[in-house]
Amino acid sequence: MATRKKRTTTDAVQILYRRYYQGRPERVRGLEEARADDSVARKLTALRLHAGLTQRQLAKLVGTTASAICRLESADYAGHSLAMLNRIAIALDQRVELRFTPLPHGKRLKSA
Amino acid sequence: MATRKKRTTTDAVQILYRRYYQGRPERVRGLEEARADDSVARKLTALRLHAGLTQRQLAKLVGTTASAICRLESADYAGHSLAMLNRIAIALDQRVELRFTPLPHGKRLKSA
DNA sequence: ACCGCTATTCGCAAATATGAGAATATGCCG
DNA sequence: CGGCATATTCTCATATTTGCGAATAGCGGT
Repeated sequence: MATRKKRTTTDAVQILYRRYYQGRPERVRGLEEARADDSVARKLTALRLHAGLTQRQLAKLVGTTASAICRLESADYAGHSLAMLNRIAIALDQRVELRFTPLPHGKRLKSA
Repeated sequence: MATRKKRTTTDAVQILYRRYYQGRPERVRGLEEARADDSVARKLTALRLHAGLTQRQLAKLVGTTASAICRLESADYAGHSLAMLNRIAIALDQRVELRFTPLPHGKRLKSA
């Protein structure tokens, strides 16, 4: 890779990628393994950026629109459906894994 | 615990538990750690039974009805929402963990 | 057989997510 | 500055899930 090949559509995406991950090892680390205990929104954003896609591009792959993707990636959004998450995962060659883990004894709801 | 104390409401639940797990070590194992790569429906059923609850009891904890729980535990149901899964998890003193794992190179959608 | 409890399934109203397009920011680069 | 691409937010119609009650079926014990 010598003379800045051809400026493809991923150009702007790389800008975004640099803007977020350039020189932030801990962020990159949390990206490589998408298994951080992060919020769903952040997981989705990380997944998309890691794939080098814009919201619009991912939307086309998933079969929806950019605004929908934006909604899902919004932090204050809790209305995700497994169906949609699966569609996104498939479009990104991933699998959705769901796991229930017991809560530490400190913050239980009731003793029983 | 000597003389079969008092026959509480959990009596019938224990029957169900026996019916499903009696003498099936692998099922019990998959129950202890709820982290098997099972379908969501089976995970929910296992979680509920492990907590020693009927669908009705769980429904009351969650704030819904038994039929709704039954729907969620039905195998041919793919309309789960993270909101509902979280409600159930909280009622059962659990946490929902979502993870995206890359698909093996064999069964990709497209090369890019 | 009956009774009690469970699970499953049906129907419908209400709440919510999605699909879609347009309008408004924000940031980057020439 | 002026394009250009992105991300975000808004509004609407449609699709889907949820809430709830009732009706049915299955199973176990008396």
